[in-house]
Formats: sequence, structure tokens, C-alpha cells
Amino acid sequence: MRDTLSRERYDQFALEEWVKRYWEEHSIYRLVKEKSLRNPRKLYFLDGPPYTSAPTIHVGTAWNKVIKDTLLRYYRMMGFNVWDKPGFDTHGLPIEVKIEQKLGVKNKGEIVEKVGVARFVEECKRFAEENMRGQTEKFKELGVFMDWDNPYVTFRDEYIESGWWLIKRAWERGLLEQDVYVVHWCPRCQTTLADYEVSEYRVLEDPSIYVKFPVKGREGESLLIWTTTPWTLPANAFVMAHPDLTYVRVRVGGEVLILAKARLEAVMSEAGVRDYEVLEEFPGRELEGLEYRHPLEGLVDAQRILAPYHRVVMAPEAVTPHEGTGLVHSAPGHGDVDFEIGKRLGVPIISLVGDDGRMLPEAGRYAGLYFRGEANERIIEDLRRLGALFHEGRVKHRYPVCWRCKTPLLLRATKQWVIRVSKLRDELIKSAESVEWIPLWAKERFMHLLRNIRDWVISRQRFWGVPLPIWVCESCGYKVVVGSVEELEKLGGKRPKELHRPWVDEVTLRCPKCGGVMRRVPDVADVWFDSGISFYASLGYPRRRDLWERLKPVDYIVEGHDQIRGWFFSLLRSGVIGFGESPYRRVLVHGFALDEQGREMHKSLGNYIDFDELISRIPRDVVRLWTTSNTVWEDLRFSWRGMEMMWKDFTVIWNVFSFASMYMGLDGFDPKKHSIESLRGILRVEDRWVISRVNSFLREYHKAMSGLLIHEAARALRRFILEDVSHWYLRLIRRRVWTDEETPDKLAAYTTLYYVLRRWLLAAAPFIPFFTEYVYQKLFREAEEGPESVHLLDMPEADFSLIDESLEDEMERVKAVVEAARAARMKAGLKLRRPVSRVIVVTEDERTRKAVEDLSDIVRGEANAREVVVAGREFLEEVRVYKVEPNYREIGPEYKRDAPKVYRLLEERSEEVARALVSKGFYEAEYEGVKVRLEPRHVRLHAEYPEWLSVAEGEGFTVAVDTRVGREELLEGLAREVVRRIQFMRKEAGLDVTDYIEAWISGDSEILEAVREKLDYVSSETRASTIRFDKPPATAYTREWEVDGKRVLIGIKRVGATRST
RNA sequence: GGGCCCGUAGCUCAGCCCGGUAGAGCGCCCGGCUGAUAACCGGGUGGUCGGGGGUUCAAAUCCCCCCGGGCCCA
Repeated sequence: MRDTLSRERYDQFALEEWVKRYWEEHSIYRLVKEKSLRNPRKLYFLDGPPYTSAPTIHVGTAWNKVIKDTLLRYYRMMGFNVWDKPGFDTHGLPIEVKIEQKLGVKNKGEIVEKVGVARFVEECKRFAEENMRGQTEKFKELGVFMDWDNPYVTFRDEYIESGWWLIKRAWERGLLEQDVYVVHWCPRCQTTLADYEVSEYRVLEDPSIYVKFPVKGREGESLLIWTTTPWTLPANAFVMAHPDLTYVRVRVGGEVLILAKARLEAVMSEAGVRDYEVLEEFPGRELEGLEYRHPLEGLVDAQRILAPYHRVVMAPEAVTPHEGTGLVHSAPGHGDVDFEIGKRLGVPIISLVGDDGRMLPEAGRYAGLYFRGEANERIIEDLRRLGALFHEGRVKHRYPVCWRCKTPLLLRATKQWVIRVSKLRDELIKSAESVEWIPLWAKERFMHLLRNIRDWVISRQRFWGVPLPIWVCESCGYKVVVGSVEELEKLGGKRPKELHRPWVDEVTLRCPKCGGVMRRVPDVADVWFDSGISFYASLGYPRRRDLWERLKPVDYIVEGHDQIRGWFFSLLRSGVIGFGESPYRRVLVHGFALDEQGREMHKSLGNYIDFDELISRIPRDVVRLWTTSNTVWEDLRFSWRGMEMMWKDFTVIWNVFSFASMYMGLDGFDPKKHSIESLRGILRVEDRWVISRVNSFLREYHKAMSGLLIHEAARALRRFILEDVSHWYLRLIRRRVWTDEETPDKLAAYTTLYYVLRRWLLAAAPFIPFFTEYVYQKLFREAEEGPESVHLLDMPEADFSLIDESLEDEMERVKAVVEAARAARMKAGLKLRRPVSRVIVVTEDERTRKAVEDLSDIVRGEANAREVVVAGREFLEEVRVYKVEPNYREIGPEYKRDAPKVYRLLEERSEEVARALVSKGFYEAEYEGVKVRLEPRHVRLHAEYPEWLSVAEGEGFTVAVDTRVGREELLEGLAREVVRRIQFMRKEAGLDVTDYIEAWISGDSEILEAVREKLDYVSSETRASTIRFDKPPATAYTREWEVDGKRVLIGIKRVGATRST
């Protein structure tokens, strides 16, 4: 091997640029893809398509794709034929709105009249396409290896056609119907809004009125209802009550009111009524069926139809004891719960508000009035006049407004196309049961949604979406749902320029029933429809069936927890409608990317992290490893500092490879000639240990990855390379690789290191593809004549036969012992450079004893001790001395003026007292005429060790360091001091590690003696071919030093290198 | 208003499922090392485990309520 890394200044940014260019120039993605295609085992991954409303991506989207990419890379290296087609979600109202803004139009009418639908749709498409390109660039920046040349795009004709197929399936299964539905409506934009679009609320002031509905057949008795939407009163059909709440009949003045007991006090106080009398308490269920008369009956035409339904019904889901009167006025045409219940009861669903927010003619006296304001005022006025108003107030509350024009919305019954998924409830639940969720709680959340599933309103009165393939006969009303373009042509339609509006609207069919003209309904599909069909539509099904048949089901999907209600749900819904089963097998749910304060990241909040800024400040691999280290299902708190710290880790990881590069390069190590098998006999214990560790690391890594727990794998990667390799193994082998000779021992270290680093590098490749590629190219590829990219290699499996659990356990124990030994040295002020004669490990634990004995070389080396011995507890008992200190709070009050004598006693007989307290539990004596009896409470007892012993505690053991310095230790220490200084000078003089030197040394005699005595050691450490005990010549690089107060003059001079480079 | 998730050292988080002396990394302070050195090693500092109640011999961990943040719904 050649040293390709150690002379290079590590620059992760430059490295990534280099790799990016390398990938492009050598078409690495294509090679990776081709290799994957040859693999026998399929893996169908389905990309959740990001919405193309912007040309850049959110940090959360970046995290999402990094998780996906990491898993895809892993599975490719594991030998799967991986399906990695990315997708883009391109239809829908958010894009329409952007285009409206761009074109300066305000509503649907203007789109049709001023712009024209054709141009509008073209603009939407161009916009989506541009954003798609922009987002693709960002994903590529992150190193995401997906099939970017062949994404699936929801606006393409083939995709739309696949969508038609499902709508036809729903029709064939009797699930697709047109029905009256209550939807959110913007009266200014004159369109329905999807549930997910109802996201903006304003605090608005509204009337808060209490209205009396007279009970039929009970003179002077009324139900008391409360509402903040008087405009819905003309459409009132019934009143809802809670069967388990307690209600009361109350006398107020000359009349009787019925309301919930829990609300009585609040309502009366709001109305300013002090005198009232509770006549009776009874459960709400007794109200069931009670009929009433609507106060506006005579004024509203529609009430003629509704009057027969005026009675109290039980609706626990709609009634709360925290608000109102416990009796809720219900207008099924203007409320969703009202609607559901109304339908159940067979009540006609009547909405009295038109597209423009004005009351319809059927609202009689109120016809033409705007629902909020005008209508409200007139209705309140009439109620007051009719004596039906119990109290009138105002209320400020959150009210939904249109997210585009901020106009208050209303709920309104309209005719919509729905898919009756509620009929599929049991089938959905059953299909979802078999899906594996990570984490598990997401499944519970999902099942909860399924149990409460409601029908799906798919129609939208918009332009940019999948047109509903429903044609209706103008003459006889016969309906045809078209499943494909081919079918369209068979029915006499002409293939339109494209399947979007307005072109598809021009296609007319001949009615097979009456021969009349059939026209398409003008609606498009809810945008959730699009992504929900991606599992088969992205494969071209049903025009081509083989792909889906071969790949199904989707092996796993990965999205944020907002998609539990979103994409995960819409996929399942489409899967069950179309195929009767869940389209996916496993779901990995990740968290949300939040800002540094844990708040949502939003442009409007000013805490939005721009993707380009992120990538320019933090290298991609760092972003990747940092994000993937976050517990995947938990929210990710963005942190510049966190990433900078992760970045520092990269420096250390680089240093590890740089270290390997330097020494293996120096010695021209050839990994092809050696293997850990061939060197089995000469591996040292630390080699066997790190080989075991890399394999147990891999076992952990694979377990995590196969369970999609990528954060566990990411953390294990970091821990292993930093803690086991960098902090420990490299320390242990340093001396072994410094030597010049081609020793088998050095070879064993290189072979081991190569084996370990290579395994780690491959495991890290899915996470940090740039770094690993670079290191592979520079350090590994040539040496092992490997393929064009690290990403073309196979992922190593854990080799269980090389895992030695007990050795790993012993090493852990030894690490702790070494740590304690160092702490003990520190306490004694002993530099690590100074050798000590003896380290005594005191333990009763058999495994610790065995560990220290088995690995005594390591303990000796790391603690810098000439000898390491294990001893039992008795060792400490022998040398330990107990001392006591007076506890003044106890002795003072007890002995009062004699107390000072006791203190003196304790000082003089400290050990004697301590021994007595330890053995007998008390001490008795007469001292200076005072009878003293001491118990443990009187003193603080502590152990002391002789000065020559420094002690530190570990878990289950104690380490004692013999700090007495003998002649041998002294000389060795001095020799080391000299070595250190010569090394320092070598560096100052700019010498290469391989250079040999001549050295001169003169000065203090003790130092000279030490060097003389340890001549071999000093000369080999410093690569000095000769050492002269003389003043250095003028040509030498010379410096004067002080070592422990002794002066020496050292000179060095380069004589040449021998080790190959 | 409902469902689910999160709240542990100055920071980022592990530990919680399955109760038994509160942990890691980073930071900060002190010391060491100097042939990976924009590294490395040792010591120290630092916690009402969001708050309150309950179960238990024992609660960060199990149960209930509340507070703060997040997602989804109403």
C-alpha cells in the first residue's frame, strides 16, 4: 500500500466535491443500479412523493430522503434487487393557488374567463416540473442514489390513467356514489376546501344566542338551545341531547326551560337571571323523541319540509357539558356531525346558503342575505320579536378562514362524489393487522383511525388534478366510469391531447342506453387520491401487469408521523379498494424536523433553515450521520452545534484512516498477501479482541438495520470507530507499528487493522457515502484491486466464529482497571511517562482477576508499570490505616468544657480509637481525668494508606499503585524525558518520521547515566544511529533543556531514511 | 375538545417495555501527553429525572391528574 492519506489536509467539503465529480464522471449510480438488478432477491421500496410546491426542500424532507437512501444503500449491499424509483406529487390546490397569484387572478371565474383553463393547467404543469427539477438537484446534493432519470410523476397521462382504473374498480364494487355531502366552503373563492386545507383560524366575534324551542303539547315549556351561527337556524331539523347527562326543568318567570344541569348556573349567570327554580332533574334519555315547534317556522319555506322531524334525538358525540345548554340545535345541511346523524335518521339534508354565501330562496324571508352579518342580524331580530330569544350576547372564538383569502368559511351540503370506504372498514382493519410498524405506537394510532373511518369525498371543483373519469348521459342520466383511454375510445370518445382538463372535458361519448350525448362530470380528484395509488400506478399498472405482480407487495415505506393520517392511510385505502389487501408490509415512521427550540420550522416564523445554507455550512456526510443518529421516530431538534460536534468526530475518524495509511504505506503493506486466518497464530490478544469487537459490532449493526432502526446502527458505527478503534486499539498497537523491522507482530497489527477498518468502512458506506467512497478510492481500492466504487462492494456479515464474548468482557474490565490505575497515578502526581514498579489490583471478583492476568501486558503498558499483580482484600487490610476526626456537633454538647481534651485524645490516639471502633463499635478510656466513651457517631472514620501507595476505587476492585521510585524507575523515567525532547526537536527540525539521526548529549551526569543505561531504548525510539556523549557540533540542530531541574544540551542531525516509503 | 409522541446534567440524548445506588458524549475548570496532534489521556464540575398525587419495602421506570412542546383529528 501507498500512504495516500496522511499527508493530506483533511477537508470534508473538498472531499465531497471530489466524490461528487467522481460519481458523475464514472456513472457510479448506473453501475450500482446494474449490479443491484442482477441480484436475485427483490426489494420493493416505495418513495413517498414530496409535494412540488417549491424548487427546494425542507430540512425534514432532506432527513426523510437520507433515511431512505441509507436503507436503500444497505439493502443493495446486502444483495437485494432494489426498486428505487423516486416520486413527485404534483397536482392540487396549493399549486393552483401559486399560479393564480402568479397570473394575478383571484378566483375560479377569472381563471376560466381571463386566463383560460388550458393555459392555467399548462402553467401548473410547468411550475411543478421546475420544482421537480429543483428538488431533484437537492436530493442529488445529499448523495441520494435513486433513479432520478426515471421518477414517477403524478401529472403524467399514464399515471392519471392508472388512477382511472381504481375509480372504476370502486364503481364496480358499488363504492363510488354521488351524494350530498357537508364540506367546508369558501364563499369568496366559491369552492370547496379539502379537510387538510382547513388549517387557518382567526379569532372572530360572533353572536352567542340562547333560543327557546317550544315543546309541543306543553304550554309555556321550551327547550333551550345555544348557537353562535344564527344563520343555520332556518335549516334546523332537530335538537341533539346526551342520554347520560342530567337535565333539568327550570321555572324562570312564567315559563319553563329545559337544559343540562351542568350548564344551568353558567347559562343563568350569563343571562343575568337570578330567580329560577329547578322543578325536576332527569336523565337526558328521557328527552328522546320530545317534539318541538321551530320559532321561525312561518318565515322559512324550507321549514315546511323540516317541521315533521323536529324532535330531540340522542347524540352523545355532539353534546358536551362544557359549553352551551346541553341541547344542540342541528342543521344537517350545515354541520358534519349533524349531517351524519341526519342521514342516519333519514332527515332531508337541506342547505340554505348558496355558492356565494347568500341565503337561498327557500330561506324565505332571509333569501339573498349574506350568511354572516345580514342574515344573523335579521334572524336575531325576528327571534326577539317572536319572544323566542332567551338571551343574546357576543362571543370571541377561533373560526376557520380560507387560507388564501382569509374569508370565514362555512359548512355546507353540496353534491359530491364519494367512495364509501366506511363499508370497507372491517376489510381495512383486517388488511392493516398484518402490517409491521416501527414504532409500534404508530400502529395503534393507525388502527384508531381505521376504526373511526369516514367516507371519502374525492371530488373537487378545481382544474389541476386527476379528472374524474365519470361520464353522464345528458338525456337519460346513465353513468359510465371509464377505466382507461382504450375504453374511452371504445365508447366512441376521441383520445384527447392529454388527460387533463380542459382537453378531457371536450371528450363526449355516445350513451349505450339511449344513444344520447354523455359528458364528463367537471370535477377532479382530491390530491390525496394521487399519491395513494403510487404503489401500482408508479409501475404502470394495469397497462403493464408484470412489474407489480413481480414486485408486490411494497416491502417497506418511510415517512413522517403526519403521514399516518395521510399517505399510509391513503395507500391502504387504495390497496383495499383495488386489490383487497394492504399494498405494503412494513412502515418506518420518522419524526418531524423542528428548530433549535423544538418548535415547528416555518418560513413565516423566521426559524426556517434554508437547505442551501445548511449544505454550505455543514458537509453532507455530517448532516447525514447527524440526522440518522436521531431516534428515528422522535422529532429532530435542529442544532448547528450538534452537527459541528459530529463534524469533529469525522476528524478523528479521518485520523484513524490516516494513521493506517501512514504506517501501512510506510511499510508497503500488501493486504492481499495476508489475512487474519493466515496470521492466526501470531495475533496478539488486542488483535483478537478488536476482531471480535468488529464482528459483534456488525451483529448489532445488522440487527438494527434489518429492523429499520437506523439510529441504533448509526450510533453503533460511531461508538465502535471512536471508542474501540481510535481510543483503544490504536493506542495499543502504536509501539508495534513504530518498529522498522518487518516483524510478524507488526504484520499482524496491520492485517487486523486492515480487516477491521474495511469492515467498518463498508458498514458506514450507506450512512456516509462520500467519506467512505473517498477513503476507499484512496486507501483500499488499489491495494485490493477493488471495483470502481465502495458502493459496489458486498456488505460484510458478522462472523460469529470470531466473536469472543469473554475476551470482550475481560477487555472491558481491564479498561476500567487501567482507568483506575491512571486515576491513582494522577492523585500521586505521577506523570504517565514515569514508570512505576508495581500496580496492585485488589479484587475478590474472579472474572476481574482473570481479566487482569490474561491481559496483564495491556495493563502494564497502559498503566506504565513494571509489574502488575492481583491481590485479595487482605492486601489492603494489611496496609490500610484508619484515622478518625472529631464530629464537633456530637462531642461539643456532650463533653462541654472537657471537649478540647477529647479532641486532643482523638488526635493522639487516632489509630487506636479507629481500630476499636472498627472492631468493637466503641472506645472507652480515661484521658486527662475525663472518662471518655466514643461511638461511631462522635467521629468521622476514614481509611488512609501509606504514602507510597496511591489508591483508586473501581467497580468491584481497587487499584493501588506503588509510587516508590527505585533507581531503575528513575533512570527509565529520565531516559523517557530525553526521548520526548529529542522527538520534539525532530519535529521542530522538520524531519520525517522515517529519517535517521545522529545525536549528541551533554550536561547533567545523572541524565547521561540514564541515557547510557537505556541506550538501546533511546536510540530506537528516536531513530538515532549513534548517540555521542559530547557537545554537539555546530552543524547539528541544538537545544538546551531542563529536566527535573537538571540541565542538558541535546543536538541532532539527519543522516538519511531507510524505511521504504 | 379527543388520540398519540416527547420532556432526564449547561447542550444533545441513552436508561423507562420487564421497578432495585441516575448514565454517555459534548461543554466548562484543572492536570497530563506530544511519531494520528484542528487529535489523544486523566481528574473535577454539574441532575427537585417537567410538576403534583397514587401503588410499592423500593418509582426516572407502573397508574392518575396537571404544565410545556410536537403530530394528527375535532
